[in-house]
Amino acid sequence: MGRSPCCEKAHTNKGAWTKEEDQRLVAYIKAHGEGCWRSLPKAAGLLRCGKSCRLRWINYLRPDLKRSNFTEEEDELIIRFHGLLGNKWSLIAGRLPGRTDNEIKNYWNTHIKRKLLSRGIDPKTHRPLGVSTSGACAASSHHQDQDQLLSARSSCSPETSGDDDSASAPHDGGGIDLNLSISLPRQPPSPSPSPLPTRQEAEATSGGVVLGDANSSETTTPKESGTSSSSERKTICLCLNRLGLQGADERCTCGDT
DNA sequence: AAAGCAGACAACCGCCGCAGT
DNA sequence: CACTGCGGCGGTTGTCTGCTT
Repeated sequence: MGRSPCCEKAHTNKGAWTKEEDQRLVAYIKAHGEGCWRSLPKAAGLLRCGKSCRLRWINYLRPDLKRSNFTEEEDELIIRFHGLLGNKWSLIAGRLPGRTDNEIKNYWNTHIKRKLLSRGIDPKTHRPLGVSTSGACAASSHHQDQDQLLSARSSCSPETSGDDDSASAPHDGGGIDLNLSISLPRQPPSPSPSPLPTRQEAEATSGGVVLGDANSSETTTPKESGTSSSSERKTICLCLNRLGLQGADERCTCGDT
């Protein structure tokens, strides 16, 4: 019954990391690189669960982390991405260099939720508070910030009055199919012989969100694609300038200019 | 000055999907 | 094709810190 624990709990430390543990972890990863988290603690001489090491590295020790306050621009980006993606923190983090999913999740729960509420917006649905979720298609355009994105999702088709997974997939647009996958806005100059990146890699580096039934090799996650019956593919460009934000070094090369 | 409270953030837990066998 | 292990993700909890009374 149930799966075996990821590690030997009896001999692992829990709680806050000490400086020495951090140093060991950093030194080990610098020497050997990331990967094989399960065996890493032993190899690095840490009495920690591999998952714990991974989390510590990703959320705190990675050298490319910003670890500074979120800017207004990042705030708006997060809000916009959340409106599209829901609680897909890793996807959102993939679009915010130097930010981690955990950081964004925490920031969302502590700051942005309140910010949206103070604006009179439901942080879950990104609709004005007090508007019923069904048939709220028209109401969804009340908020200025959402106009651009919502207008990008052309239809407010009523047939998918989704009642599935309301937490992670906001039902903006009155039932638009948020069957999400990511397409690459710009192909890397094929540096690697590997035919396709992993889904996470693609998601982390991508700039486009594909709504509907992707016909590319990038497919949706099974969980999310389960409800999809759409045969039409709609791509929403998430390049920063398309989101109405400037200062991003990313250039939209989606071709849909 | 002390106690209580709320906010912020780090870390843990359990589940899921993918890849390998 | 089924099974298993691992990595990753999202939700939740625990703890620390600053603020208010």
